[in-house]
Amino acid sequence: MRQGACSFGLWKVAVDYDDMVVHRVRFMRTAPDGPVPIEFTRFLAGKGTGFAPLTSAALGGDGTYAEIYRAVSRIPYGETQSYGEIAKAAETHPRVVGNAMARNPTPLIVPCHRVISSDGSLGGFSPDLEIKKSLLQLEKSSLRRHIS
DNA sequence: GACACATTTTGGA
DNA sequence: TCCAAAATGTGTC
Repeated sequence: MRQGACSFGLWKVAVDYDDMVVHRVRFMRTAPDGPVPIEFTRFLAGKGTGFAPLTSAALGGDGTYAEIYRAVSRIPYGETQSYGEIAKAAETHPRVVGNAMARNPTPLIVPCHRVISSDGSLGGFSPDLEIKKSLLQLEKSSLRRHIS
């Protein structure tokens, strides 16, 4: 198991990973520097649209949470889906989706920032909604630049 | 074992 | 049209 951290705006992204499997991703104010997979630095720089071939430990296994995480990871880069949409895809209920996102062990890999409320508002995010806003903005501007 | 959650939907006033 | 309550699965205390 290797650990590393890189910067994203005012925040540090701490990554616990093992070869191609990411076990945990956390947002922290401060973190010891260390190597992270190139996919992370590329994505956070707006130069990558995904984390392949990296995978998340949360995507494996079975059970409702794994279903939800897989459904969320299917959301295309730069797009968003509501909690209700995810709930339908995972054959569960929106309340459970919210809980799964709150307990998400690997944000970014499982793009929980692309999950928003049904009325178009952002919903919530831990530890700071600002991160969610920044990520969506990053993807949107990066996507637009890619098209043009 | 009870309770807290990053929601959504429906029914009644 | 707006407000209140129910549905529901998992992790923590």
